Amino acid sequence: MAKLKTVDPDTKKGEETRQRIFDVAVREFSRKGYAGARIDQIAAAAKINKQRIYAYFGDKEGLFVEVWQHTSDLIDELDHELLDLCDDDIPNLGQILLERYTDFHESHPDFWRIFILENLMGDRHHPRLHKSRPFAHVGELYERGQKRGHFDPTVSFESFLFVVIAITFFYASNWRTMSDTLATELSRPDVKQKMMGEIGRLLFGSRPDAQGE
Amino acid sequence: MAKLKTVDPDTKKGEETRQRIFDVAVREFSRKGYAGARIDQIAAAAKINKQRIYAYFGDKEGLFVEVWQHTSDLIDELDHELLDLCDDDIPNLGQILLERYTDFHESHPDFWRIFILENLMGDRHHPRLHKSRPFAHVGELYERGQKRGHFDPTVSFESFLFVVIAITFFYASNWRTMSDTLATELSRPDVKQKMMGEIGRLLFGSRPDAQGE
Amino acid sequence: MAKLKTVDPDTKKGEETRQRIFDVAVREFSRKGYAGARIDQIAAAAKINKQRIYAYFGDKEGLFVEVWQHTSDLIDELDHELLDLCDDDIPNLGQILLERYTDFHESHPDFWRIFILENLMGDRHHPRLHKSRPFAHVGELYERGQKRGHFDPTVSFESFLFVVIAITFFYASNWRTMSDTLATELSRPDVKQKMMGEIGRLLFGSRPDAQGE
Amino acid sequence: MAKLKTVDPDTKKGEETRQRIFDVAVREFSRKGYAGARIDQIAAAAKINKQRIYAYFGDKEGLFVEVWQHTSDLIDELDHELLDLCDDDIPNLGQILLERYTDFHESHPDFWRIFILENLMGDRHHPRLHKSRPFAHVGELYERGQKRGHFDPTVSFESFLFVVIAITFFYASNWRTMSDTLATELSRPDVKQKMMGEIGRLLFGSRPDAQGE
DNA sequence: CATGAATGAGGATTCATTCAT
DNA sequence: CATGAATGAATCCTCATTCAT
Repeated sequence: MAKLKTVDPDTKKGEETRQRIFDVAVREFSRKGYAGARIDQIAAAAKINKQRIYAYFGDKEGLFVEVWQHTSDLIDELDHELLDLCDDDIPNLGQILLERYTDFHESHPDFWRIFILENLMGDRHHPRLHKSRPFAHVGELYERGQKRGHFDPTVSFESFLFVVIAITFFYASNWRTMSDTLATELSRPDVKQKMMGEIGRLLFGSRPDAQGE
Repeated sequence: MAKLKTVDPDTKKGEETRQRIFDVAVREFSRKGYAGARIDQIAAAAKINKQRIYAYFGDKEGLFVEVWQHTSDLIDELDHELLDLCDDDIPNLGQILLERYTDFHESHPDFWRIFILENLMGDRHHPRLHKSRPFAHVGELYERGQKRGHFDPTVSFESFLFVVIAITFFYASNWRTMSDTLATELSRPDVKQKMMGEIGRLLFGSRPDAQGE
Repeated sequence: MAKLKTVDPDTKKGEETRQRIFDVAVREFSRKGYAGARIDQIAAAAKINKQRIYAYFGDKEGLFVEVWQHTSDLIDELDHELLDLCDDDIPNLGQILLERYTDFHESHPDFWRIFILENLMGDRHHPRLHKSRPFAHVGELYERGQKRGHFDPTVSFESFLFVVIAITFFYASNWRTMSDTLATELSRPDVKQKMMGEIGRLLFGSRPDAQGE
Repeated sequence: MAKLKTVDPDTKKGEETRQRIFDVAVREFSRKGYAGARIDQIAAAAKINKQRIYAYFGDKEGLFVEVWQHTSDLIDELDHELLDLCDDDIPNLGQILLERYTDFHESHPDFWRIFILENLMGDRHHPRLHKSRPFAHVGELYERGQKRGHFDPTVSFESFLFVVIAITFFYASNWRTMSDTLATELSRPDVKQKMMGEIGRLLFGSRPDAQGE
């Protein structure tokens, strides 16, 4: 852990340097893992002197923690974007979330890497990601959907959301080995498109005709 | 890559040593990742001289490759165990697979770790896991189930299986961070039991009353 | 081969360190050979941290290559010093070269060691020593001497020079074992003096009364 | 140094094994030097178990000493072959010796390598090569030749012999780098032939018309 | 005689981190 | 703020040598 005073840069130039380090660090950690990441590499790729990293982030762990916390913001960000969903979206909530999460992973290809690192390194104790209760809005939509018969009333929102997250996350993270396992080229966009369509039908396809309506 | 001549032990004693190294290596790699794993650590934990590792596996990479290939056998093993399923199981095929895969991950807590390492280290080129087409038997059951109306005929077996694998894998691998995300203690067996039940209903709950029969 | 980025020191202090490493390395390699040389030893003798060697030279091989290339400069240097010879020196060209080469080996006691290492390690592929044609000046003097009858016209300059180099090199390198072989203490300066005088007479003694002059 | 009792094999099979180790060791030491030679390599190349080496030769040093002493025998051998020279050969003694030594190096391409190793490793203390006074016979021929006017009476036999040995040894050992130095392809047999002819004339060409005086 | 297993002391190389300017 | 030099503690890997059978 960083014991040194980490300096928050005052000048604009310093801010730029710090940002450049950070961006490179995200890539480096996500590609190589914590142990495999190299301070030298980060410094070189950011085209700054190694010492800057220590000035801004304390040590390797400190740098990683910032990178890790960054993923927190991404989740919050996604959660935020879901606020635009309204009652009209309830019937297709599953499909919509599936799409949103799929897009999210495509926009943030490093996300799952950083995220899973934390699970791999089970003994570390990094700050918890969420302070406030997340998914409140979508949760409400789901529960309203349950009452209206769109969703099985015996299936909790947590399970519902878990499935969506699991599938999109797993696709993003394991398409390489799963391509072998399933003998299907999951990296191809059309294959992905098709499979996600099928999965949507499998998961949510049977009931959107719901309620007494 | 291990270019060195690796020695296959001739005597029973050597075989034992090799196995001890291997077992420890699975744990070490799965816990720390490739870069984080330590040969010294493995040697110490296996209570053997470091050099033995190099004699039997060539180098760190060679040891990892063996560990990695070992996961291949696990998958095949599981596939094999699915051969006992018969037509009577078709209606509940989804639920059954969900259980089997869940059990599999519980019996092999290191599996997902090794498996995902390969996806994290995208630039490496390890031998493909599967030679022959796997899941042939279950695939046939599924397709028969489709004809009988148990499963959506527009959902391919690959998508069906993908969902099962994704969910069980993701639960096994990310319960820690997902517990935060969902504000639910996924490590608790009862929570898991409940959630898996719900997920089963969500995925396969609507149709097992199927067919014209 | 050193594929690593080797850093060329920018500051004077770095330059000094690099030079100190180099000097020690010449000694270490020349005394122990490539395989016998120890990086630790070099670092200790140069009173620097081992890591500096890797920073400046990449790896052991890179360090050796620099040492090896250094011998190239020495040869060029000697060649350069021969430029002061003029037509007046032609009659005694053999004797003069013998002396110059003898002195050269005495001033550079490590030279033959490094030089022969390359011949011992026949499978390595180090940069060739000479870019331009060497010994042009002395060669011309010799050929002029041939025309004037000082040297046998059927003996090429290459053979002439080879003999000079061979004898001085061999004396410098093998006096130890040759002392046993010849039962003569070749390490003693007076013995060397005497023998070199005799060899000079043997090689070039018969004809300096040459030409029509 | 070998502290262990080295076993002299009694059986024929043991003798064969020992010989095979030895032959391989000569090659290995001569190619890689003492430090670079590998016991494992020798064992593998000799297709025997490493332990045999220790049984027969004590340790690496002991093995090398035997190899080194073997060169002694080679020198004696050559000396022995020179006993067939007689008074008729005196006029061409230089040329003859040059040829004999050249042939010797061609028949024993490892000789110079082992030989020079001893000079490179100056701090070691291996047994002296020669017990008895060598070259007695040739020495007498030379001195008789001096009296008959074939050789310069002021040039000692030692110097005479030194030149012959130096040139042939140097050619055998440094043709690779000397090819660069002289910009001549010394590895080609025809080049060697020509150059040795020229060197013979340079060294001994002027006086073999002697005697009768 | 012969072999495979095992070991401890290196030996090259790397890496996070600090120092000095 | 910024940089190049420097360091000590690993970390992977090798090698001569011994043990046990």
